[in-house]
Amino acid sequence: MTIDPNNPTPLFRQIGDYVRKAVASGRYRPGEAIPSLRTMALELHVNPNTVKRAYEDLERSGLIQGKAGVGMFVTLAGAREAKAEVEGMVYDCFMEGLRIAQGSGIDGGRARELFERAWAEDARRVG
Amino acid sequence: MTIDPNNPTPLFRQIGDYVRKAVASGRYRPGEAIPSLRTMALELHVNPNTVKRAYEDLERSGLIQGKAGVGMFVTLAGAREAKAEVEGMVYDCFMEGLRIAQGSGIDGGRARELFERAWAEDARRVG
Amino acid sequence: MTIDPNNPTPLFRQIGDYVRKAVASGRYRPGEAIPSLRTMALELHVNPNTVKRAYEDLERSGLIQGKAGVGMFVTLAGAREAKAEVEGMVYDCFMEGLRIAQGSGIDGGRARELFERAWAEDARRVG
Amino acid sequence: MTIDPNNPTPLFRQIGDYVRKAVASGRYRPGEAIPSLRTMALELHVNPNTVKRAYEDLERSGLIQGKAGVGMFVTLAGAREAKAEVEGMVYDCFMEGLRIAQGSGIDGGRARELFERAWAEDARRVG
DNA sequence: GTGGTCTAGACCACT
DNA sequence: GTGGTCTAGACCACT
Repeated sequence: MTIDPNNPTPLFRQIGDYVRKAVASGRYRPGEAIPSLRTMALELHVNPNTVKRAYEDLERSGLIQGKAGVGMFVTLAGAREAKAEVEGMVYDCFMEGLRIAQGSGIDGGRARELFERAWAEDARRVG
Repeated sequence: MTIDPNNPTPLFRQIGDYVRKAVASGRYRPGEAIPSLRTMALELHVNPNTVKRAYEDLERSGLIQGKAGVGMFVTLAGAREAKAEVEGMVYDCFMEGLRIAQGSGIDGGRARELFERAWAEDARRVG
Repeated sequence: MTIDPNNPTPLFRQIGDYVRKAVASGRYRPGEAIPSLRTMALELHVNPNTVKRAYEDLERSGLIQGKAGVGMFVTLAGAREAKAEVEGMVYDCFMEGLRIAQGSGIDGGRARELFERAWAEDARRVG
Repeated sequence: MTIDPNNPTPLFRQIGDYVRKAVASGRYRPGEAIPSLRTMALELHVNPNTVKRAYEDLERSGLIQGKAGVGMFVTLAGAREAKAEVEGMVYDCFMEGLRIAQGSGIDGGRARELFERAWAEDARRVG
């Protein structure tokens, strides 16, 4: 489950990022429809209005485009950008970690060690 | 500024982490008092009630201890733990980045590249 | 294209106005048949059911009259009224603009200027 | 009452335009707070969520800026733009009227007559 | 009290 | 069934 109601970042943003990642990874393809409001809401155990809000944001950002009575479709331009945006999310996480280390007197070598440990754990998790 | 009112994680938690990092980095030392509610509130442009809530949480977690009418003091045990907790925060950031990469079809080599780029930028930023 | 699916006024109403304007302009003449459901649907890139609903409204308002199995015909009385109705639409647009100006502290002279500018642009557009 | 639930343009957009006009006219001044979600909702006989949505749009467009727990404040840049935007709304109304006239075989002189009639009626209405 | 998020559920136009 | 709008009402963090 990628969506966590206890995470302080709002559900609608988590859902948005969830879709963005799915597009970046090629699971949702340009020209195709993503799951309907209601379907996605059921899938994620969330209220349709919350999904709606996420989809609105995605439409505003150009990733998808809605056709009333039909569905929400991944745009070509959006799909092209999605990969870069997700890489930005990854980069931002790393930067955030380094900034915290930096501001807490954790030296560079130690930060690198922590990255390698996370790397190993991630590899182990996936196999 | 480490405190951001637009950040979805509550201010009182941000303030807590802010103090934790300051302790981990040695800026606030065991046995010494941390800034008073009012001082901290002014420093962070925040309402004293919000700082109060943060300090209560920190006391509950054992990082600091209040002496009525005197101030809040960093405990020895708390200071020892702080470093580990902050390293956990750093580790979690890295892990989060790797997980996003993993779930979006960004391969390991590319993730490593992004880490190195963040590393370089961080070094540049500090000098 | 006079029909816009993103326009908040319902498609069936837009289609109704579209026909009304066509009658007012003499493109559809009294006694003659307007395009069939399917033809109109194809022309406007719209579902035939939506055109059906528009035609039903127009019939109720007396602009056209259906002959089962034959088609929808422009009535004489309807054609006479159409011109006045469309002039009402034009008048309402102007009134709406003046009301907005009025309520926003845009003085009359300035409103007139804006009208002249629109006039010039409209002339340029048509040639 | 500027807000009309029967108007096909969504309430939240009507509310947004309502605020925009109020800023353009100087009723809401830069640096000052506009009515709170709840106050505005009561004033307009509308659900607070609807006002919220309107305010979100206005914030996104830069006209106002929200401070959680405090209020929504008119920005300086937004106030400067507001006048131009409202003039755009007026211009668009006039243009729309001319376009309808144009497409319905109403000649220019007649359109001008309709404008003058609306002008007279508007003057009479205000006094 | 103020903004921010979320749920539950209704009704509409369109396919 | 699909998206789009709206109401009613709850809970949260912050002032």
